[in-house]
Order: sequence, then C-alpha cells, then structure tokens
Amino acid sequence: MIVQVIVDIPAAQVNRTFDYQVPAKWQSIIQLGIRVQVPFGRRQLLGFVVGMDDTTLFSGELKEITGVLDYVSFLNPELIELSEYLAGNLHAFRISVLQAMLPNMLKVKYENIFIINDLQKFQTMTLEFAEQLMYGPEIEFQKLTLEAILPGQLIKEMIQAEVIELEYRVLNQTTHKKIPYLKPLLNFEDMQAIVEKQGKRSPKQVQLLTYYLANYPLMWEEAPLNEVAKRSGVSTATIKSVIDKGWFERQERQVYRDPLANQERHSTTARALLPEQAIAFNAVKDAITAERNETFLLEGVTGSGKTEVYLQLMAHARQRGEAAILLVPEISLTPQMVARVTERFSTGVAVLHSGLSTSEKYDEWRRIIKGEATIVVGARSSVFAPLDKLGLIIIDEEHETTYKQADNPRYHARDVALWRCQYHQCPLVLGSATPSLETRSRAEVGRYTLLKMEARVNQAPLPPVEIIDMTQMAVRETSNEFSPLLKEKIRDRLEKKEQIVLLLNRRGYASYLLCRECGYVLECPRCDISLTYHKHDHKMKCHYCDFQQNIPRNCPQCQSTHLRTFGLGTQKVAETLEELYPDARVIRMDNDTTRRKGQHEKLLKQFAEEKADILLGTQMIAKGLDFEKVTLVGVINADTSLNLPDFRAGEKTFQLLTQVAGRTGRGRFAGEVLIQTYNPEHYVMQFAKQHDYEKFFYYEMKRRHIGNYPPYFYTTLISVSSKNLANAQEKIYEIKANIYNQQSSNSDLLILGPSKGPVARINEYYHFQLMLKYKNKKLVQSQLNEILTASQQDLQQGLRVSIDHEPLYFI
DNA sequence: AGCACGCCGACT
DNA sequence: GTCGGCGTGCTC
Repeated sequence: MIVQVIVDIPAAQVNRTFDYQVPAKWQSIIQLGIRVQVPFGRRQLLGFVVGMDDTTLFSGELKEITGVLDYVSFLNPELIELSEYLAGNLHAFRISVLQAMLPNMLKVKYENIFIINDLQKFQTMTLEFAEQLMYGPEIEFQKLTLEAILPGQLIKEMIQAEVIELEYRVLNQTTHKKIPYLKPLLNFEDMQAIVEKQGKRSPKQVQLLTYYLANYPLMWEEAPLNEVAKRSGVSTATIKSVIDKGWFERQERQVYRDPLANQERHSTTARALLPEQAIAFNAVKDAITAERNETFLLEGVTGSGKTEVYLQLMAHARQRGEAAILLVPEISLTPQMVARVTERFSTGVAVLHSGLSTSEKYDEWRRIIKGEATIVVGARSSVFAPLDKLGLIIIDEEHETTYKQADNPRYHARDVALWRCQYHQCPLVLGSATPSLETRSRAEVGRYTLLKMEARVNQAPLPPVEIIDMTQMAVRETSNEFSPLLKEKIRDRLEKKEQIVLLLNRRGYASYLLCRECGYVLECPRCDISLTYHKHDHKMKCHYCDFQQNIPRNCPQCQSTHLRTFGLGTQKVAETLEELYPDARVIRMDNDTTRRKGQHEKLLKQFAEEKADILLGTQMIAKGLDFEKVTLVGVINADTSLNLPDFRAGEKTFQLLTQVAGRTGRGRFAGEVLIQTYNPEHYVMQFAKQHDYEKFFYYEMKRRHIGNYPPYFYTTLISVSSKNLANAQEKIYEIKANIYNQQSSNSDLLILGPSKGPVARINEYYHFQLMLKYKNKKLVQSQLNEILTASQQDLQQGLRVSIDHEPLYFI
C-alpha cells in the first residue's frame, strides 16, 4: 500500500507530494486526510495523506510511514481537492493551506532529543560539564540544551560511540476532555444487605446506597460522578471510599468541551416574513431544493431582516438532511448573534470564533466531523468546516474585509465558498446592505442573482442624515472636534435621557508628536513612520513594529521643549466630551480598551443596560449593535479614510458611514445622524446622506472603469522587502522586467510601479511593490508561480517576496 | 526547513 | 596536513 503525503515544511522545494509505504498494521486505518508521521531525510515529520494511489514514479526505495496520528480524518476528499486548488490559486504552499483549514490543535510540536544509551560512559565522557548537565531521572536532553553545554566535537564522538543517539519526535497535541463516571458493581439485593448490615456506621456511604436503592433503576448504569454526588448529597470523598471498597467502579467518558454549556436556551420559532423577505427566501429555497449552484446577492438595508431569512434557509437545508454554514465577521459574532441561531436550532449547531480556546475549537470541529453538528456559524475559517452534505453557505456582511486572511495563505472566504458551493451544487448567499463592488457588479451582469430588501421590519424610515461642513469650523476654534450643531444635539439627547453613538474614524489617522519650533515629528527608528501617542501608558508607540519609547522632554532636533501631540484619538475626544458634558457617562471603545478578551462584550453590555449615555469608539462600534434608545449617531471625522491612497477608500468610507448610520432609529424612537466632514461635497458624503447605495454603486463603478481598477481588472500586488534597500529595489525592477518581457503580447496587462510601500520601511525592512492589473487570469498565473518558486533562492539573500491576489490593503 | 556534502582559508 | 566557514542541493 502506497500513499501520497504532503510534508510539514512550507517551502517551494517540497511543495509537492512524497510517496510512502504503509506497513501492514496500519493499512486498515489509513484514509485520505489523516495525519501521519513520516521519515524525511534524517528527521521525522508530520504529513497529510492526500492521495492513496498504489503506484509510484519514485525510482528509489520508498520509506515507511512511522506513525499514525488520527483515527478519523479531519479532511474529506472535497477539502483535499480544495486545498490543491487554493494552493495553486493563491500562490501558497499546499501545507500552509491544509493547516489553515484545520483547527490549530492539529498542529504538532517537534522535539529533538538526545537519548543516552550508556549512562556510565556518558558521565565519564562529560565529567568536566557534570555541574551544568544535572543528570535528571530521565536520561534525555533537548538537542539545543546539550549542544549549548557540550562542544560539538564531544557530541559527535558520543554519537559515533553510540553513547548517545538523536531522536526526532513528533508530538501530537490533541487532548480529549474526560469526565469521571460512576457505576455500581453491586446488584439491588447486595446493596440492600449492606445498608442493613452497616447500621449507623459510615452514614454517608449508607446515604449514597440508599439513594441508589430509592431511585432504582435510575442511574444504575454508569452516570456522571459529580451528578451522583450532587443528587445523593454525598461528597466525592465518600464516593472514593465506596470505589475503594469495590462496590462501585469509576469510569471515564469522553465529552466535548461545550462553550455554550452554561447558556440558557429559549426556543424560538420562525417569524412571519415580509413580502420582500419571502421573495428572497423562496428564491434561495428553490435553489436548495433543486440542488442548483446559484449565487445570490441579498442586498438588504439595515433592519430589513436578513438574519431571519438566513435562519429559515438553514432550517430548510437541515430539513432536507443537508448542512449549512453561516459566516459572519468576527466582530458580529456576539453572544446575542450566537443565541439567535442556537435558539432556533436546539441541537446540532457548532459555533466557531476566536473567543474559543484551541481545545474548544477542536471539539467543535470533531462534532462537525462526526455529523453531530450540521449548522456551522463562525468567522472566516469556518468556511472550511468539514461538512459532507452541504446544502447552503451564507456570508453575512459579505463586503467585510475580514473575510480575506491578511497573511499566508491569503484566501478570501468568499472565493472558498464559491468553490465549495459549486462542488456541492448548492446555493451561496451573499448578504449586505453595502455590497462590495465586485459582488454587486457580478449581480449587475447576471452572474449572481440580485435579491433586494428595501423595507425595514419595524417599518421605521431610515434616519435622516445631515452633513456638517467642518471647513467653516477650523479657523474659529482650536478644539474643533465638535461642531456647534453636534454639541447641541448631544446636549438635547442627554436631557431626554436617550443614548448617543459617536464614531471616530481613525483609519489612517493617529496622534503624533510635533515640535512647534522646528516642525520635527517623532518617528520610529526602525520604520519610516511617525510614532503614535498613547495616553494611558504615556508612551510613543510604533503601529507597525513593537517599538515604543517615553515622550522626550526636548525635541531631538532643536532641543526645544515645545513638543505637542497632534491628531485625534478616542482619549482626546473623550476628554473633550468630559469638559463639555461633565455629567455624561461615556464608554470608550477602541483597540486599547477592548484588547482584553471579553472586554468588548462587557462594554457593549454596559451600554445596552443604559449604564452610559454616550458610546464613543472606532470602526468596531459601527457593526451590528442594536440599541433602541440610540437616537443620535455622530461621525466626528468622516474623511480620514477618504484620502488614503487606496482606490477602495471611497467604498470603505461609504460602507462605514452607512453602517454607523444604521445604529439609530432601530427602536420606537426616531433617530438622526450627523456627519462632520471637511469634504461636504464629496460624492461619498452625498450618497451616504441619501442612504443610496445604488447611486453610489453606479458612480463608483464609473470611477473604477476610468481608473482601470477592480471589478474591471484583476489586481495582484507583488511586494519585495529586505533590510538592504538596494537589494530590494533591484529585485523589484528585475521582477518587473521579467514580467514585461514575457507578457509583451498581453495588451490587457498594466504594471504599476515599482513604488515604495505606503510605509517605506517597516521593522528595518524596506518595502517595494508592484501592482499588476489584468484581465486574463490564466496568462498571468504561471508567471506568478515562477516568481513564487524563485522566491526560495531570494529568501537566502534576505529578500522576502510575497504575492497577494486582490489585495485589500496596500501595505 | 534542516541537514549533508563539498570546496576553499587559518590554524594544531 | 586538518578544522571549519557557509554555498548548493536533497529529502519519498
């Protein structure tokens, strides 16, 4: 028996399968997708079985697999095929893709250990190092430890003399939670006899037996030990003594770590659908029933009830015995959101999000593998859930950039979903109030089916939006974050005891330290970017590397003491709010205040319970939250993200403004939105004011068309970085020249750059990049693969080359 | 990624 | 003469 294995080394040279022989003892448990231990060179490595073809082209002698790590495969044939497709498409290594598909717990650790075969000889040979060696009870040493203490020569000698031997270990990290169970070994009569005989002696033990007798035959099969103790009112110590007496037996049972164990569940039933909801529901439902691979764009304004449609669609898939995946952005994966799903489906729901521990995630994955969960809700990586019979995938807030992984493999969950739905011949639903231009344009040309929902469930109109021209304000006041109108409205809501949401658009904005004498701006010594002021620990920090320093007293350039922080931060605005409204209770939400796990949730809960009047925050407050007492939304600075050198700046700003505007007017109270901007005439502001996504779409499409940008062109960003500026620069020109030569006949290819990265130097690495815009994917594909293969040698010269398809950030 | 093999300079 | 530097190439 021969299998094809992908080994656990992310490098171009081994980015292919290697054939191995399977020893007879494992032939019955080997299956596709299983993890195995294989000898590779003189090491032992983890590998994934991705093929079971009994023939080999290898001319040498095949080695044998040396271990099997799983008894069930976590990858079905579909996912193995998908990994191949993704690796080729994303210019990533197959092993990286496979790892990205699986919960982290399936990653292994490696240990290189020197085993001592002959302790006596070892001790004599290493006598002069005895003190540092500290021979322990086990006669093993970590490879690195021993090498640090002993000279290489001596180690070599000992290996030669077989005094010590190097062993390569692969350590599986999977653990399974077990809980103790208790099972009586006595029958009813025996137990009765004991109770009578014991009389008043050991009353607690008698109490336990009496409990069993009274409840016969309940719990006479093995039952959870803690449960028995609780119900019978005895301690675990008592139980231990009856086990010792041989009356009972302690057993262990594997259980899943259930992250939702302590949550109360009320069941909900399907709500009646509005006409538009019903049309959307039926369209997708028909596709599910017909097993048709069709992609739908569900374009619904905030509050139009998309979630209800999702729930009913998933219920329909389940009714047919099919599984469904619902992807939501990590930030929207709140307990409320999760509860909404779990309450509708009492069982068989797996929830995957970053709040879970590695082992909890692993257990959720196992439930999916075993078919115990057929509804999967989660963030980006849940798109890989190993469901065998998929009936539907839904991506909520499909325009969100978090669906694209920022580091290798840079997959986009939307593309993965498209592939999987095609494989399963089932529909894909993309939901958003502000779809990405890529998606919306595909709906425009009929590749996706457009379903619109313009009516809101609560019948309330969308809140009126007012644009405030801040250019007038700038001259008049020094503290100009708040326009008079916004100040007045805030005061009004505070008086009415209503709530306020304030958005500080900080993308592309940071507070920096500036010398008022000479204009010097404090910069990171490792990156070409200014340091950001952090108030709570009073330090200047770099947002690209981890550099931080105290605030200097004097200007490093002119020694003047007139240093001042500039720029708008949430802390600063919070202070201003305090000055303006001393009685208002403000909750601040940004990266600093929500970094700790669970903090995000906690702050939102406080606001929901009306323990605060104002919620001030960055983008993270724009999503999902739904508080009916919020009657005013203020955007303090709408334009910071507008002027970024990014062709998606307009799209992202529009999405942000629309989203945050949707935070009000959700309840019985009418809401209102104020947007402060220095670009009041900008089309983004105007369309946001009208809540008109459609008009925005057509306008933005024209701009993209003129600029040859997506969705009219594919884009790929090639970046080179090195500590040596000249090397990086040389390499990027070389890549450009190569592409230029080989693609001379490709008239649809545009090459932009090379240019310095938006931040030219990050952590001592100089960045250069090249943007490719093209229409024919196939023509460019092979070229990019060549670059990836060549990057192996480049790496040895300290050059990092990376390829990013459809980049979302230009960094 | 590691590790071995291999080919040139500075020492016992 | 040998030890050891790290350049090149292979791993079923």
